[in-house]
Amino acid sequence: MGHHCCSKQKIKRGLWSPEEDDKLIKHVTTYGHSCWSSVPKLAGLQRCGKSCRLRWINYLRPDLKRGSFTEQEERTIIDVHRILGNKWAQIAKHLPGRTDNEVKNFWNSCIKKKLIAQGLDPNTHNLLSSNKTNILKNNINASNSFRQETPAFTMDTSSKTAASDLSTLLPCINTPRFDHKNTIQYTSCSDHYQNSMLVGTQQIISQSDLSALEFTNCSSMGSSNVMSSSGFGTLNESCMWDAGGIEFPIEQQKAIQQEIVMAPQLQLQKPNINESDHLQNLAEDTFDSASFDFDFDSALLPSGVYCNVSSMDQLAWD
DNA sequence: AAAGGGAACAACCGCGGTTCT
DNA sequence: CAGAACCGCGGTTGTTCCCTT
Repeated sequence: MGHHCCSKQKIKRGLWSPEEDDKLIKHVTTYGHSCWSSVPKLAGLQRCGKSCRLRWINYLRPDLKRGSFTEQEERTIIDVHRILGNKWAQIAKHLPGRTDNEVKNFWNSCIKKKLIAQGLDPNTHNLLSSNKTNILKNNINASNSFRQETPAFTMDTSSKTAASDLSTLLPCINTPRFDHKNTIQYTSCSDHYQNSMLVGTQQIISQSDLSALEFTNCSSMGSSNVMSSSGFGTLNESCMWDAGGIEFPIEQQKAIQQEIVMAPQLQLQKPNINESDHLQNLAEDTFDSASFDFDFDSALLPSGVYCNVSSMDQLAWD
């Protein structure tokens, strides 16, 4: 079955030959591709326009970076995926020279398995139940070489309800697990938290206490970092964007924050009327369009205080 | 050396959104 | 304004390569 756009034509399918590649390259570099549907005819190819477009975008474009993904690229994919989900084209925009198809294939063939091996749900980036993890691990024949899951965050609590809500207040850490002493353990979603031990300095007694949580980074890095409410990276003392030692360029930070605004999974319910002026304005500006402008300044303070809202009820996540 | 299986990668398919007529 | 054509995206399938037995 051919593409609907060119079902009348006799088209070739399957892998591209070097001769076909040459024809396409010559045509596109000479005449451009203002209309893909006319490219096959003009270039002398027995392919449909859609196939030509795909071949050019995913393989022949001169600005493509070939070769395996670097660790930094892998971390970027994981971090942006946690925020945006399977928006491969959006994710690929943060990786110069990489295509959405390439990112998608890399995710499905490599990263997904690594996350599962670490006990993380590749869709939600939350912890999998041990049962589900084993099922998934068995399914993919997880390699022993995958890194072991390392708890990145521990906290004592007497309130399981409040602690459960913590994972929604702080999307960057996963669904907590409880032991028999009511101690919860969080594991970070991303590799770059794996070596950090983050300890809550305040015992959670009720939901309202969550708002005043302070976190101290006790990692070997030595800096005092704050968990990012965006679920992406951390802020250091000078409020610089930090993703586990990788400083994202300012433009990239802005671009990602822009996407956070658009990310449907970060929609919020409208806060109460007595919120701070800033939050109130944000809500008024954004609630009608059902998306919340996630403002880092209002949620993260340089002093290390996580959030300035006074009640969980006022900050109900969707 | 050959067969089998898995991983990685390339390409296709269908759908939704946008633009054109 | 409606339908057709086109484009872009995400999911899925097919192909090739490489490692193990």
